[in-house]
Amino acid sequence: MSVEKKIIAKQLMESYFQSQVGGNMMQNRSIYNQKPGEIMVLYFISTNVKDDSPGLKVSEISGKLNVTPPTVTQHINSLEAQALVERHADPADRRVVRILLSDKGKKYIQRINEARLNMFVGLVKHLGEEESLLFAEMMRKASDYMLTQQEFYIRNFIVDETDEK
Amino acid sequence: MSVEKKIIAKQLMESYFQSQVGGNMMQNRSIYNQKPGEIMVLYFISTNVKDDSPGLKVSEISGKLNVTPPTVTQHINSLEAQALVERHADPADRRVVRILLSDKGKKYIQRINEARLNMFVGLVKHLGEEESLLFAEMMRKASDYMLTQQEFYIRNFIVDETDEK
DNA sequence: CACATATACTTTGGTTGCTTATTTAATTAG
DNA sequence: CTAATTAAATAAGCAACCAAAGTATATGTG
Repeated sequence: MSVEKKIIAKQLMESYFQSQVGGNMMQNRSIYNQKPGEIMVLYFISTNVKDDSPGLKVSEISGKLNVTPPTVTQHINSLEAQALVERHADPADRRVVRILLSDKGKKYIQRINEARLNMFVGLVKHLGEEESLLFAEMMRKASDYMLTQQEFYIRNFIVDETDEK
Repeated sequence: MSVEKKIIAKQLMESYFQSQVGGNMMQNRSIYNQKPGEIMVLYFISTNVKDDSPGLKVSEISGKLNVTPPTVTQHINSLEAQALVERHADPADRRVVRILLSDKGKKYIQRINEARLNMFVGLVKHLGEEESLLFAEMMRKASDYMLTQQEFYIRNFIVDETDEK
C-alpha cells in the first residue's frame, strides 16, 4: 500500500475526528429550548414532506436518520405533546402512522432553518463558493462510502481479533 | 444577500446534517466491545502524548475534546479499571493528575487506529488524493469557523426570539 | 375461511455520555 | 496564616439511543 496514501489518510482521519468533537454546535438545547434529537426529526420532516403528501412513516424517518423505530416513536411522542407534529392513521394500511408537521411545527422549524442557513451562508463566504460546493459533495461521498464500508470494516476488525494469540 | 450563496449554503447544510446522522460509524460499541467515548479519550491521548511526556492533564483532555472535566474523569475511571490508562500525580502541582496509556492501552488503541486508518486509506482511494487533502482542510476550516461563530449564532437566535410578538 | 407468520409501530427497561452543582485537596495571594 | 482560586472527583439527573417484548393489522397457505 502506498505510503503517500497512508499519510493523507492519517490527515483525513485527524480532521474527521477533530470536526466530530467540535462540530455539534447547532445542536445545543439551550439555544432552542428543545431537544436536539427532536429538532433533527422536525428538520428531516420539513425537508422531506411536500405539501400534498400524506406524511412520513415512522420507519422512513428511522431509516433515514439511522436510528431504530422506538427512538423515533419517542421523539414523535414528545413533539406531538407540544403540538409540533400530527399523527394520522394511513387509510391504506392501518398499521402505518403518517407523521406531518402542524402549522405551529412548520413555523417553528422554519425559524430554526433560517438561523441555521444564515450561519451556513457565513460559512460559504468563509470557504468560497466553489470550495463550498466541493465540500458538500465530498461530505456526501464520504458518508456514503463509510456507510457501504461499515460492514466490511466490522468484519475485518473481528477477524483481526480472533487472530490474536 | 446573494441568492447564489444562499442556494449553496442550503446544499452545504443538507450535506452537513446528512453526514452527521450517518457518520457515526466508527463509534460503534459492538465493534470494539468498548464505549465510544472511552475510545475517543484513548485516541486523543495516543495522538497527543510523546513517549517522554509526563502525560496529559484532565483539563487538557476535556478542553480539546470539548467536554467538561467530570466527563473525562468518568472515562478515565473506567479506562483505569481496565488497566488501559494510568493516573500519576504531578510532582510539581499535586492537584494535577497526569494521564498516560499503559502498555495494554497502547496496544489496544494502536490496533483500533490501524483498522480505522485502513478505512480512511480506502476513502482516500475513493475520493482521490488531492481531493482528500482538500477535504481534510475544509473540515478543519469549517469546524474552526463554526466554533468562532457559535456565540454569535446563539445571540442572533435569541434576539430573534425576543422580537417575536 | 382459519390460522400462522410477518410487518408497523409502541412500550418498557436499561446503557452511555453528557451536564450542573457541590465537594475535596492543593496552590497562591494578601 | 487565612482567603481566594484552581484541579479534579463525586453526585444527581437528563437526553438519546437500543433490545426485547407487546399490540394491532395485514398477508400467505392449506
